[in-house]
Amino acid sequence: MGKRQNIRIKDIAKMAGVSVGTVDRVIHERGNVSEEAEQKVKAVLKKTNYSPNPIAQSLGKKKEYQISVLLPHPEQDEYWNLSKEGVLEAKREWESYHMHITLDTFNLDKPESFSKVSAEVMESKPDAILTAPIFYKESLSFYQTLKQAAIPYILVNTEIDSQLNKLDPLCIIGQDHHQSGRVAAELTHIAQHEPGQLAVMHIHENIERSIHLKEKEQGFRSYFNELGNTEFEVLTYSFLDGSESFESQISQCIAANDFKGIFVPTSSGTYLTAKALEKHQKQQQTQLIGYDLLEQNIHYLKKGTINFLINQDPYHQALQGIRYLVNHLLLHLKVPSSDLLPLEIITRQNHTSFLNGQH
Amino acid sequence: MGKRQNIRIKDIAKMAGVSVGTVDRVIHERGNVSEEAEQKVKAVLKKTNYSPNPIAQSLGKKKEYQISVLLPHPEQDEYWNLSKEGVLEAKREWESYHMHITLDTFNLDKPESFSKVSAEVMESKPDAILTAPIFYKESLSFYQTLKQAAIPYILVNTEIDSQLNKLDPLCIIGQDHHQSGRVAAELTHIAQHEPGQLAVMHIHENIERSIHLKEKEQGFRSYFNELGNTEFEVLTYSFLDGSESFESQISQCIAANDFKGIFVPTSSGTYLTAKALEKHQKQQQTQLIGYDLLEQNIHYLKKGTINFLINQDPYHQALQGIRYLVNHLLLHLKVPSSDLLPLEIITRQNHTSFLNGQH
DNA sequence: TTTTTTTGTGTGTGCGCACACATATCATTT
DNA sequence: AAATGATATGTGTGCGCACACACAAAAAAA
Repeated sequence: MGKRQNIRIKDIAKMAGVSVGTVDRVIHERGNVSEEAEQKVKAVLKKTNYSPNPIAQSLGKKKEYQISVLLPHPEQDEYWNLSKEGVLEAKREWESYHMHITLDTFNLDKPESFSKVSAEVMESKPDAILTAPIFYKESLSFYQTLKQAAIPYILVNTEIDSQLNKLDPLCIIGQDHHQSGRVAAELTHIAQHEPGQLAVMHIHENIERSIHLKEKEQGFRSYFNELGNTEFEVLTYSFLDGSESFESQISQCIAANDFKGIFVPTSSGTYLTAKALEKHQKQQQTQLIGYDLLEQNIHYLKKGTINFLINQDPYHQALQGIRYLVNHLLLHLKVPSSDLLPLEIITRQNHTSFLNGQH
Repeated sequence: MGKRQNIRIKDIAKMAGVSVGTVDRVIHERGNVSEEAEQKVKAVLKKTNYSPNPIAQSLGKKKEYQISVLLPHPEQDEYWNLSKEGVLEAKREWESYHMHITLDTFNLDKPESFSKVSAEVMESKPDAILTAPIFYKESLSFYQTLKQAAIPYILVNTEIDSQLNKLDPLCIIGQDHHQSGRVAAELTHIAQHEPGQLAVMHIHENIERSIHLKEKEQGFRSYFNELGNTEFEVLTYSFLDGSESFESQISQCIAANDFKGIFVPTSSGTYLTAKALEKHQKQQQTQLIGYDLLEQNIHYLKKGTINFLINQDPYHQALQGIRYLVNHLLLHLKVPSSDLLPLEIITRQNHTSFLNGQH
């Protein structure tokens, strides 16, 4: 091994027969470099596989970076509160590295709220952005703006999507929703030994997100289809927040049917369904699978009303997203174009191990 | 918010009415500071809640750190090969930060091999050590030495243990084995609907590790005991590598019984059992739960012979352990005295999501 | 008291890079 | 031919800290 002395700009300069200033100009594309010198430096750079010492880089740098995070109001849905915690952690992590991380939030139910806040965010001339595509149309137009302004952005809570890819985000962080539905189906199947009806319940305030929910449903169905299965009938229900509250709609549906299992693709829908099951005392006969370690979900998981949760780990999504942005801005490291997080299965027996600290 | 100008040593010096040299001496306890000056500086330090800029700290430092990793031969057991990968990743991560990370390996079956290699490691005067307690007696004596030499060390693959704690390791990384057994029991229980026999199979080369295996077994049993369950009979088998090979011992046992489910607390024992189940064509009637994402385990998981794996994530354990050591040595950050990793449940449908990159 | 030793304190340099600034070279214009 | 501008290149300083060194003050020994 020995002393693997890292190559410095000084060394590059010597090898290329120019000064450090010229090397610096080539590296940062500041211009005013002769064609000849540029070629020489670039050749040496490539040959030595040079990468700047990020430590010194950060030390010497004057620039202050502004990273704006744009997510739904944390108090509207606990899911987004977990994201917020991830943002705060990232903020602490990068505080002393010239990184200013600010969180702006919008109303999950109002597209115009998103438009308003996103415009405000642009005002502050951010160097990078972390956000989640909630309102499809408004989001696309926002990303278009970002692309034109050449502001790198990362999306969390996202499925890979050709429309989005055209607006080249720096990275897309999320889970494979289709596969996620398959995991739910698998878990349902494992516990079921008698034929019967299974329900997929879409419970969501926001019609725009229904694409993701449909993906999960399709994954769920595809699993049973592949089994060539006729024992289980999969029924789909959609509940929207309208004249009648979620609670009463779910309650009626559960009262009227005897499902063997229910799959709820939304995190907040999960505990609402658990509540309804208990109300009709069907928590024993009906298996419930939902999403995420929300406080209320954990409550029902402990009691056994919820059998499995799939963890989408919003905390980690936000934290990781910001880390990628810093890698990009500060260290010029390569960031993957997508990062699919593991599909973590949470049960009564293992949920605490996911809560001790954030791994 | 505004420009949160960080406090520098220079500022501390000015506030305390001394020079930066004196502040430095107080911070690093280099001595030769008058009682009076020391008190003044310490007061300011406390008042300002000063923490050094880790970037500049690392830049200015001359010292080269040596971190020695001491683990079983990676080719002896794929589990330890995964650990090795984590070490290599950590090595890459810290290469340019004055951190020299070296891996030394010993024979999993030979205590004297551990003693020999651990002595060699000490020769190289490491600044910190990462290792795993395999041979109880030899390990304790090694840790005793480390404690006396005041060399910080971190243990992976470890259960919290009062004996170990007396030899105060910097951190213990592992899983809650008891709870891990409970998760296995829970998963078994979910899929079982008819009474029958369940087997816990201890398959291990190394008698010393049996304490951990016992913990898992006890967790497994405690779950069923709490159910007040009489439907399931839990039987324990222990196989040691002796005159007869593992394969034939397992094979005989499986041929002679009709288990509803088998729980194998060792990672390499898992695929051996899967192999035996297939040999006797009992993979349908017998549920199998084991440990870790070994290549062979994944193979049988895909086929459905293995139903669940619990991931102990040796890769992450090693990587995280080294990160902690660096935090300790370089940044003087606080390291938790123990870190229990989540009990990840792996199934046929979600295993790929754990393999795309290392999260 | 003077000399030596011990103890306390301040200054200066370098880590590898970014960036402002000074300087050199060459092509245009007057 | 001199003056001006445009382009190219080199030099120097600072980021915040660690650490070596020079030096001053106090204490101990002569």
